[in-house]
Amino acid sequence: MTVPPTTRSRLDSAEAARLLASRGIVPTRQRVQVAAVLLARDQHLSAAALLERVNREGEPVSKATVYNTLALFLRKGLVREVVVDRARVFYDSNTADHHHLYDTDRCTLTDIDADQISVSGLPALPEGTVVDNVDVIIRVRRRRS
Amino acid sequence: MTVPPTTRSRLDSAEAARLLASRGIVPTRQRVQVAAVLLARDQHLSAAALLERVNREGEPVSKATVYNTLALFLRKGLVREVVVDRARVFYDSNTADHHHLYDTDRCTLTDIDADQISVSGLPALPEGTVVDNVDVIIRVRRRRS
DNA sequence: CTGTGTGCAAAGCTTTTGCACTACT
DNA sequence: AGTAGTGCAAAAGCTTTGCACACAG
Repeated sequence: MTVPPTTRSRLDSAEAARLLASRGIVPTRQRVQVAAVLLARDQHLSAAALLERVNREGEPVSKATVYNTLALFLRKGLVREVVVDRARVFYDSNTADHHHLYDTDRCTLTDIDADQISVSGLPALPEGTVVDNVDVIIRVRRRRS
Repeated sequence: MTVPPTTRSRLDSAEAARLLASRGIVPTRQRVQVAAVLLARDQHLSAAALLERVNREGEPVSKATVYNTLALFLRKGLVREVVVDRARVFYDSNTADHHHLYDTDRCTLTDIDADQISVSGLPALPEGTVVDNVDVIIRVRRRRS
């Protein structure tokens, strides 16, 4: 089951709870609130931005719980972590296979479909290992004036 | 001017100082010590590991200075920053165009020559932007038993 | 003496941990 | 009562900032 395409900025609680339960996550109030904001549509949010929106729109949830909940969602495959640079980590609610384009001046992240880009010539992998995932980040900047 | 291929674990101070000066960096004692360790050969070091080696092998250098020096070297193009995940940032003394293979179980990073891999099908870029760089990170893990 | 640049202690972040609490059996 | 799981305040850890100092003009 995946989130249906939508432009809503929040899922309703029942829907969010069902989604969590379907992944074996106990749907507590805090987790439902986080899911309702983050999983409403494909988007890229930092932990800080997510915390701010969750607390603006509902009952208080602590910073620690948001972090722990993000780690849980990550482990359960509900979100992906996109690390753009040392100072900028985004949580991506689009879990389909895709890559990223990062505008270094505007600090915005855009998805690129996996089948738009092809990566060929993977090298021999170390003995006994398999590919877990391949991340491509294309960084762009304003043209030098 | 580039660092000659070598297996040394440190550059001598004069050589490190010359390299810094050639990039317009004032070769202070602290910067020479950092360069002597980091730029001796192609390698991937975390800030913490670098600090530890610099202090083990010479006069004390503070943590803040190591961070500030890394940011300076980065700006001047002497090193690249490789962000593998939220908790793991490496400074890469190989500044040639290349990509990375990360072993998630052993936490080790390996270089992949840029011409071994080809990325095709870059999407249309936003108006007025140019590609700054393209990072490919291949994450591998031990085969599931 | 003034201005530019450097190094680092301390401050400010983000993230993790340890424990009190809850909800089941 | 015992066990497993949850939420968060406080602790830990990483990175940046602000300022004292050094040096050149």
